Amino acid sequence: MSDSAGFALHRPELDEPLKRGEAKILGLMSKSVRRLGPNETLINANTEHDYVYRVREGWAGRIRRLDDGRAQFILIFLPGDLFAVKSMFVTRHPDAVQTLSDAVLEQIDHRRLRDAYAGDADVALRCTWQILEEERRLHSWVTSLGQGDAEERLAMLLVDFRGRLVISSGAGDSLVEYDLPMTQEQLGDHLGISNVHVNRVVKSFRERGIATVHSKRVTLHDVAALTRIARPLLDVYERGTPEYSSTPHS
Amino acid sequence: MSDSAGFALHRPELDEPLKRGEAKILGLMSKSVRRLGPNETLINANTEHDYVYRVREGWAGRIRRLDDGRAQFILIFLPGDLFAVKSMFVTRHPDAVQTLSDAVLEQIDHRRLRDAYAGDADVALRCTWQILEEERRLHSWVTSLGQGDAEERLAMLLVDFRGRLVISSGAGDSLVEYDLPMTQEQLGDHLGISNVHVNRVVKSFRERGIATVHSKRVTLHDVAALTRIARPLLDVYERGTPEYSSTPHS
DNA sequence: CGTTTGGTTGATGTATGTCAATATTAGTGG
DNA sequence: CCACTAATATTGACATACATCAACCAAACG
Repeated sequence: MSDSAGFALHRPELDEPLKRGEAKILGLMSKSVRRLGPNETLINANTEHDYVYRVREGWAGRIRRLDDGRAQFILIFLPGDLFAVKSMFVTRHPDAVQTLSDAVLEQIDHRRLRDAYAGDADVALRCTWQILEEERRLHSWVTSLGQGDAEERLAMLLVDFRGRLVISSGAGDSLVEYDLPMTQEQLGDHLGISNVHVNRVVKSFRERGIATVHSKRVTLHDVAALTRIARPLLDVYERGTPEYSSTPHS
Repeated sequence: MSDSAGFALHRPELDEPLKRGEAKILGLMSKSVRRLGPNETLINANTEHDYVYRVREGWAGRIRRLDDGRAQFILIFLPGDLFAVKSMFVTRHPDAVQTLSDAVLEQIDHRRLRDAYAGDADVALRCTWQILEEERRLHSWVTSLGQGDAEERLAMLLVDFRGRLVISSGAGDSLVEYDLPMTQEQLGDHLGISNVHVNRVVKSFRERGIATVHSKRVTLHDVAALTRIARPLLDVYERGTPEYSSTPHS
């Protein structure tokens, strides 16, 4: 489970190039930093966009808004995540990206990154890796939305956020409490359920002593129980932390 | 909408490199061809895998099977699609890939493709492009599963398949009939609904004269109506074919 | 402070699931 | 080519998870 830079389970020969790529991109981006408040739109849907970003602090999300008012948070970006990498290849993004909390973002013009990408295999690999990591999450999320009920989906989400924060914050497996800067309505728009039903599941978790979600903070009282609920939906990469899983000898 | 090679809406300066990359990959892969029957597993979940594939004929799908019997088809691959590109970067795939019909697949060892990828920017671009295209579909599919009802999801799927077949077969916008080599149960496992409910929606489309789905063949009787149902879920890239859309002057 | 936004809860409606029976199609061996 | 079997499709009756609506409450906010 130890994973120094958050690049889990890749082909081992890629370990060093990935780290180098990370460092190089960091160097390229660190000059231009943007500070944003919550609910600010970074990228408008269906418009030209020239930047690639990296989250230094705070949360953001990719959201698709339908004409009739429905909305879906497709992906949530946490500190350390690179996003809008596709700006290098496509002019328009069909979805918007907005902040969820106060956020500090590094940005880079797609042309500069693409030059680096073209001229430096490490940078190219790191970019491709980010896209693959997003794809992995999307696969899981499709499965979750297609097969999971509301309770499984929320459990999976809370476990997923925890896992990602453990890596990006270096907090370690003892992390049982974290900020979750999303309203229940936003959670619903990510989970594919109504805000009212999010509330009911949250209430149920609270009453069963599993987890508390309150005033944008999560406390996991029983990680084992939460993982047990989410387990059917978790892929091998996400099961991790064997001390919490229900079948220690798998 | 004319789009010679199926690479829609990328940055125009990438057009030529993409086509060159496509041709080069084709050259690399065409030597080793596999013929498979329906429902054969190409890639087992959670195992090492060394190949990257391209569909020459037939359909395949990426599927995640849960321990309790549920299953989700995450993506469907049609002729022309490159898949398992991530074999170049990760050793294990958490999902399986299986054929849906008789299929002819080209394959290449990930190391050979990665060598080409590392040494040739056109190949790298074409691979990255495939991943981005998958990601785009996944974004739409997440939105569909999260926000669409059963009818919208099926309509969107039928429209999506049609659009992809128009491109890969060069059939043109007149295409209103195509093979759909999936059982209603498999459709349900992709749409996130039960086989029984798939049947009800299919029946409803048939009775309303919108589309017929029968014995693995689809006939679209009223593309405009189908598109109208799917429209809220379609992103700008998918709306296309303005003569069929309900708001011609958007 | 009042106003707005988000959270909580109950009553009720509905889309979709489950179960089970039957019909149809496809597959297989004789 | 037929007869048998298994797989898939179809339909109805019933169950349920979740949505919707509406009221109220609590927290955040200017």
